Amino acid sequence: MEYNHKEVEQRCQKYWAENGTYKVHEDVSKEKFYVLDMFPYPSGAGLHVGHPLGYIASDIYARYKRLEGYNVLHPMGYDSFGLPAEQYAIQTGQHPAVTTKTNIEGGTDKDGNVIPGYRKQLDQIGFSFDWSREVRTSDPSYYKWTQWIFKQLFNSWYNKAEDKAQSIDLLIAHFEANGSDGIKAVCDEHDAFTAAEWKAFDEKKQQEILLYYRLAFLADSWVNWCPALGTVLANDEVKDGVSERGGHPVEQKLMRQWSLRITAYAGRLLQGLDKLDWSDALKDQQRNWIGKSKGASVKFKVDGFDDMIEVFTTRPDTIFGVNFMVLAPEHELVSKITTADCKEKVDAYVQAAALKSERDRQSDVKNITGEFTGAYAIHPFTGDKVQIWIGDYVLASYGTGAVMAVPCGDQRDWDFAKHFNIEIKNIFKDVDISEAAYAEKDAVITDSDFLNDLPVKKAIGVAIKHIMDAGIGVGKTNYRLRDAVFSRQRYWGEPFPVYYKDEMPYVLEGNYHVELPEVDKFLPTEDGDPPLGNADKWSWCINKKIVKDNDQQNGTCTFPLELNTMPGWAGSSWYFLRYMDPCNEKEFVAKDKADYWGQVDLYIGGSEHAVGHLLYSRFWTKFLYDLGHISFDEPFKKLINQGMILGRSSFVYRLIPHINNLFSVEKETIEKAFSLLPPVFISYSHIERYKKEESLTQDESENLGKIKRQLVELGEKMTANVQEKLNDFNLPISYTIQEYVNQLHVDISLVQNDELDIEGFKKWREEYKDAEFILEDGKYICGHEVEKMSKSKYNVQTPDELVDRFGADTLRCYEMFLGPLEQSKPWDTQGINGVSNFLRKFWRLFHNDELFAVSDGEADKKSLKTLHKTIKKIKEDLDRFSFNTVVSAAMIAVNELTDQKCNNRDVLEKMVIILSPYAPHICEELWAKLGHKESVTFAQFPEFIPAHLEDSSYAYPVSFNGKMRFKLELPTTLSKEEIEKEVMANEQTAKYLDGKDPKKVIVVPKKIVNVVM
RNA sequence: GCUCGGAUGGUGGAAUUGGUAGACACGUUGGACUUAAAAUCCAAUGAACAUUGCGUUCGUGCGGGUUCAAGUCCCGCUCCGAGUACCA
Repeated sequence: MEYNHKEVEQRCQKYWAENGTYKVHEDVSKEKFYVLDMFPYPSGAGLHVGHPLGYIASDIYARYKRLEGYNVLHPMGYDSFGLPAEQYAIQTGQHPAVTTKTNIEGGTDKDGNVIPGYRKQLDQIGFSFDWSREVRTSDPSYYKWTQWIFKQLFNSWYNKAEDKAQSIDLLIAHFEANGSDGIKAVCDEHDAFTAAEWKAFDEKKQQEILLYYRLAFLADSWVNWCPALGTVLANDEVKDGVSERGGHPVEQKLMRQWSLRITAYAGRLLQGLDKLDWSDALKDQQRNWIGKSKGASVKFKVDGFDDMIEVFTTRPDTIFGVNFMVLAPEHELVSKITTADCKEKVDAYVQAAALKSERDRQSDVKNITGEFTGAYAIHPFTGDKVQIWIGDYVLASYGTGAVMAVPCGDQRDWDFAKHFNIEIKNIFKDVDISEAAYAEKDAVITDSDFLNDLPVKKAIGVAIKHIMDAGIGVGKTNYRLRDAVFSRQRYWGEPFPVYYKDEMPYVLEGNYHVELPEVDKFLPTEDGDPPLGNADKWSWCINKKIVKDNDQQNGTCTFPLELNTMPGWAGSSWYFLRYMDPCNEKEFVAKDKADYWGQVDLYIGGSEHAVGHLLYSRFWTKFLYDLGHISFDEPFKKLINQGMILGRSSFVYRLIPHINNLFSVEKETIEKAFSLLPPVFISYSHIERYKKEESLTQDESENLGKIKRQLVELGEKMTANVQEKLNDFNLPISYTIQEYVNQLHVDISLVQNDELDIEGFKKWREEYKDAEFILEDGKYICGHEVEKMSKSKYNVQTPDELVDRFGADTLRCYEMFLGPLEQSKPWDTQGINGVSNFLRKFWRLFHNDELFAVSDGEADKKSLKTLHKTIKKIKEDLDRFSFNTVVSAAMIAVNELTDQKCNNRDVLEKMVIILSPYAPHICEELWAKLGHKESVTFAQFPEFIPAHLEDSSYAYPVSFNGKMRFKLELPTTLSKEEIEKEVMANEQTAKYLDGKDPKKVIVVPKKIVNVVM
């Protein structure tokens, strides 16, 4: 009986669904294992073959761990707040909640397009997700807990003394008892106050101060404003100065926004990386993003003012090399200290810098610009006056927005000094700085008072000591990491559980949360408020019941609500916790459940989340840990980034007709004439040949000549065909290959082995219905290129087609067989037959002609060897996440068992178990046929018995000077000396020795023999 | 520029601690079955030379080195990919 994948897969999937096979419960008697995928944003386009790659790997691993006896949590859900649904809503008026539901559950969109639905697409691949634990971030029962976490952040501050977050109440108690004295916190700067003063402050003032401490806080900050999207963006949502989504320009804008004080966790986020089993590349990305640098902060007094300019430097040892200071154009002191005669130029410069977008500023890096403010700073040790400049190579958002410029030791300062002809002071002994700055740390300092003759590394410490003694600064660690902007001016996101009283923010108390209100339109209001400003009816909810209407007209609530929503990463920062206890209405997760499931043991997803999602969820995890809600402070123990699957695009080459004596004809006439001509296509090979015309063989060049003649004929024919219509034109239209070729994407479903389905192509597009083709051997061969999969490139391969043709098991095995999981690779269906054959061959092992037939009794020795070799290999490979080599090993096993004509029950039954993670359907079916009532899911992974692999002899490769010459079968019981003797006695050895004496014979038992001559 | 990866047949890739390079699969070629095609099965398949068989030489991006032995380790380079970029 041939394997019928459709029937079997349907039956298995029904069985699993009906029996709740993959439903999992907390069970303290079993060890847990948590396998997680990064949950998808449910887009209308549905899945292509790249999406399930990681899910397949994680599913295989989850199934493998179940076979090993673990209680496996393997959930799935949707990151369902997001931009595309909102943008679709703006265009069509369709509520994002509706689109989102359709995209998940299937249906049709407003234009009547059929949406397959994520769930259906996932189900047909046979994943072992526990769907009873599904979460959707846009579901009120989920996001009320996202709001709850926000409230915790709002009500917390970071205590540096204890290096953890604590309740804001502790801080208030401290203020009441001691004022601001004795508090070590991560906070914004403010004036000190006593307990008495604190008590005397009115509520607004108190709230204002608390806001400086809260981990979720409102502040005026420079943000990435994207006018096209009408919203601010986080740093990781901006790439190359444009928005990551849509590629719109981004500018810097000072706005009052919610931020999360992630910088408080910078040190712990950095240290935490050491104990994680993540790739070095990924850890490095996070390290770079956090960007720790050690140095000192130093204050320079501004001459004639009381103000100090604070700078951060990693090279305090070069303090005597300071030639000038540079402030960022946005620096707050600029307008104050600029002298009257410099004012005009400085103002112009500041204004120009403000107008420049981030991208322009970046692309302008090579252009050195700046202005002298006319002001001077006093060098703290020499008392010298140094010029204060402004320049946009100094960034407002890093450090203090000001630098002490040391041209001899920093290339940027050097360039700046050269450009403005500022004299450069050299404080390095025997170092030439006439061509470039000397940034290496192996010099000796000179001309620097107390630092003289010290090597750089020592001088750094000494300099910091002097700076501290002088009271002008401290040793300091600086981070590149910024606080995370948490407001978005959008509709389709979590609303904040925040209202305003006296312009100060307050969070809703207790279990209250805010449901996303209905709006008429999803655009900003006329006053420029975010889309939520359009809502006139709001609901505060508790336990799904509406308890308050924020209806200002009727006076039930007099406080305005926050109109921003949270960013996309809010909901995804903690979803892995909700899976542990998805229906809990009292808590975001019950402590005992969080304790049982603990960290995610294996997390698989794309590397595009390296510094966004993965950093934010680490931050939230540490925060929740600080407050004692969970007992672990890192969310993801082991992480694998699956590579991208690229598409293989196909191309056709359309010839553009041209006219030789253009000047005699009007453009319009030409266009009209051309529009009447049917399109003409030439093959990829024609172009290839044309490109290398010079170096063609005689045959090829004859061929090319033939094609050229064909083209001329075709040109004449075309012209003749349309002559009637063109009538008066009488244009000398012709076709040649040169330069007049348009490369066009063609739908890959019309192409097989690079050959175009011409009839299908003509039907594909109305404009191609009369197309002409220049064929070769009766075929039209398309060109191809490897690109990202996308609808517009017509190179999207959906899993649905492949499941239909080959079955889910084949798709699963094939995606793994393609290559290492982490590697990017082009999709190519050509190899899928091999995998399909393998599964059918496996099926045939259990069948004799039409009938299921396995034999009982003792297994053949050879078969046992094959089996145990395979058990060992597959276990080892899975343990090191080498998913591709497992398929090879399984193929070898099936090939060998087929050769052995093995149909032994014991052997085959074990094969079913070890293959079931890869091919769950076929294995479930065979498992049932073998007479089992329970699902193969809970079988036991067979034990590897080494005895089956032991051989009485081994074929030694015998090499001479490292070159393998022949093999010699010898008993494994022989000692080194005996092996050497046997080898030397062999007649072939004599041949290769060729009369020479061996200098040495190396014998590695059960490995190799090497004769050195 | 910096950081991190990577480079192995016509193709995807394998070789886990230095020990038979090219497993497994695709593709290609030849053959069997068939009226024919598809499917299936069998054989060959790194390159060059030699072919009467045995075979010989070269071969893991390039140049050196360590070693009895290097795809694997060390030094220097080339190219490709990813991330990041005036971070003081």
